[in-house]
Amino acid sequence: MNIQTVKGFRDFVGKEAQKRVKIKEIIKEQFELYGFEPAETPTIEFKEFVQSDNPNDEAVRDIFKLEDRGKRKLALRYEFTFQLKRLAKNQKLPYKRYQIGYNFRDEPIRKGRTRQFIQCDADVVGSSTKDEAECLKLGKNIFERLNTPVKIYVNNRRLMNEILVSEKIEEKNRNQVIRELDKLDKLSKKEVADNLKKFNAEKLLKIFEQSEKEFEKYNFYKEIMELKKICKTYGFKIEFKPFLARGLSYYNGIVFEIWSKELDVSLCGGGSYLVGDIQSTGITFGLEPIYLLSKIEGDRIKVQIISIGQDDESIQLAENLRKKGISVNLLLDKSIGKAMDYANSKGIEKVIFVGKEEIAKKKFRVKDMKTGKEEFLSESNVLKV
RNA sequence: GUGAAUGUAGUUUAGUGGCAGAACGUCCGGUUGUGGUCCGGAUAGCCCGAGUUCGAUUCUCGGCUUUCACCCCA
Repeated sequence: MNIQTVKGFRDFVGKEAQKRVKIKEIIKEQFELYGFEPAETPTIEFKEFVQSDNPNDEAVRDIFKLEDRGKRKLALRYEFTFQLKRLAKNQKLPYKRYQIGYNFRDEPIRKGRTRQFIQCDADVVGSSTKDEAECLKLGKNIFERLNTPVKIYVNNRRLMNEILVSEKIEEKNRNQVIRELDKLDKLSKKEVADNLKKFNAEKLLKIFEQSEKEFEKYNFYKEIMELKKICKTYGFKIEFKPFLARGLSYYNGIVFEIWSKELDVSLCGGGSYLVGDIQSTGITFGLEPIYLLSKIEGDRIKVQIISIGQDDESIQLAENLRKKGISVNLLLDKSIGKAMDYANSKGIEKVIFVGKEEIAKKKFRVKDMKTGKEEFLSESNVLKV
């Protein structure tokens, strides 16, 4: 029997899994601090609904397709946003929800890009510029807590469009032109210029490479200014990047990306779009690239209790510690040498011995595994560990 | 989806057309009131299928995995 994982899918155990949980916790905490409430949605939806955002898009090719016994045409969700159409019904606006979970794409894999991946989304249905600033701020907070230095880039799709119109780029070519401009990060100017020639749009290069001041003459630049102003009040800086597009997706206003300062990787993106006809904004974190980049470590088990023939008392003590919210691993039937070895390999901070000696003294021997120091503590002091 | 490279114990890897070796890990013991060191022992592997061959882990072809590039990227 083949027990290999399927292409693009993998297991995470031990420290890897702990690290991922830790990152999710940090993200969840910030989402909640900014007033987002959780939601859960089905992983499987009607295929029609999943692809509804881009009905004629090639992205359809990336959807995992399924069929149930009732021959329904189904698909695994490949993002969260389209489900907002359903969630936001009958919600008092602004409706702010977050969701952390798996999405699936049947697409080529590479480092940091698997076919099952965790996305962490926070969206505001019924949003204003203030919400765009808040999304960016909570993003900034998250990367600070992850010890990952980042840069925040913003642009506005309306501004981009305004420029294309004023430069008389034919409407049928605009999407393709935007796509080419978006590659300015990856390709050389020459390559982008060559690609733009097809659309008679090389002149755009000069415009998009002007200093920021030159953009002030455009009407929609004022949306960038407004966002910058609010961000300043929140105490952080953003950087205007006029050719940032974020694909051809449904964005209709501000778009942004958060990039690692150390490596050339996009860690987070988002922008404003419509849910039905309600202006909305959202931010999405890809767990996989963040996991690869962040050096943060997951939480370890805090305490290990070793029973030396005193199982009842050990169980009592373990439960009392757990009531205090301290994680406890209890070992009853291992030899002490083995138990110490176990604590050591799991990186457990403290070991508590429960034996005859301790019961007689009414004090527990507590050992710090890092320093090797031991001390006798009464139960009430042990609980403060 | 296209093209290239890749695949040997759980992990990192050595090697060969004729018995596949190591390190780390794991398990057992030295050590039933003390871990990280040390010593002894054990465990487990040639991605899958077909072909060539007396014999294939090795060569050929196909599939799959992983990596890189292209395409695309919520």
